[in-house]
Amino acid sequence: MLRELRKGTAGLLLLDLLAAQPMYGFELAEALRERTNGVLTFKEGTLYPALHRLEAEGLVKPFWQDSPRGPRRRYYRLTARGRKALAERREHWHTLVEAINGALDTGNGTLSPQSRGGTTVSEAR
Amino acid sequence: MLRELRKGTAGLLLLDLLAAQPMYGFELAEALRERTNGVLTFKEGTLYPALHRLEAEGLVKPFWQDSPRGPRRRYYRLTARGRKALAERREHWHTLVEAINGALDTGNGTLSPQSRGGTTVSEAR
DNA sequence: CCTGCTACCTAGATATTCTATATACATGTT
DNA sequence: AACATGTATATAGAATATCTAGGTAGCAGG
Repeated sequence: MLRELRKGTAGLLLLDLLAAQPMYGFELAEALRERTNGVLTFKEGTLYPALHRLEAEGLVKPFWQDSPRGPRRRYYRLTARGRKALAERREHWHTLVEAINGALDTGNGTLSPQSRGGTTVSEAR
Repeated sequence: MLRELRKGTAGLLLLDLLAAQPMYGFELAEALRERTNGVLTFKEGTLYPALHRLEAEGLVKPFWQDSPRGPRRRYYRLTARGRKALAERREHWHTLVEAINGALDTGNGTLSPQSRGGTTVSEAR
């Protein structure tokens, strides 16, 4: 289902980022921006609710820690279930993406987006 | 933004399916199921509103045609703008997917534990 | 103090998908 | 004739995720 694409994306990315080590919200947002060269960013309105959902599902466990300067930080640590969920969601993500990419590639012979020379791809269905 | 992932998926797939030739709703649903081996399916509540949105945006143009048997069918034909939009959305889709896949792969040296062989989703663009 | 930066949080708007239902034509069966 | 089945389009309402836009607060420097 297409809903799955929407449902998981933020959670999947967060779980993945937290797999290496516990991080706090702001740090996660910065990490995502760095890793995707600015293509993807967490808005606060996406980030914090998503973290709370993961917590409610028991996939992460938060703990407070003081900052050397500024307000204290809420770190999130992956739970065992979170690690399992990460593996499943990664798998699921790849399945969906492959299905869509497969459909797109089948759709017209060319892969390149700009080379639609007009040759209609008649294909037997 | 992550919203983009949700926003376009159905529309992108529909535009792509219609690139080859005009089709009607039921046909599109069947075509998607076939192409993705049942992984993705359009539900009516997704399909028809999505087609109406594409029509409202001027990306497809519908026309009625009688069926040899059963109720008449509403075929949709890609417009010039629709063809352009398809190229853009395809490009956009690949950008987002690559960004996410890049983030996931960077996340931890290993791919998923069950190691999905080499199924790399990304493709050279 | 006041500005700026860090850091967390939430309410409400927006958009998309799914669930469930309705309508209607055509065909085959009882 | 009546009925179920398969085809075909459509929409209302629920569920959900993201974004917009704001609020609160600590710390440091001018």
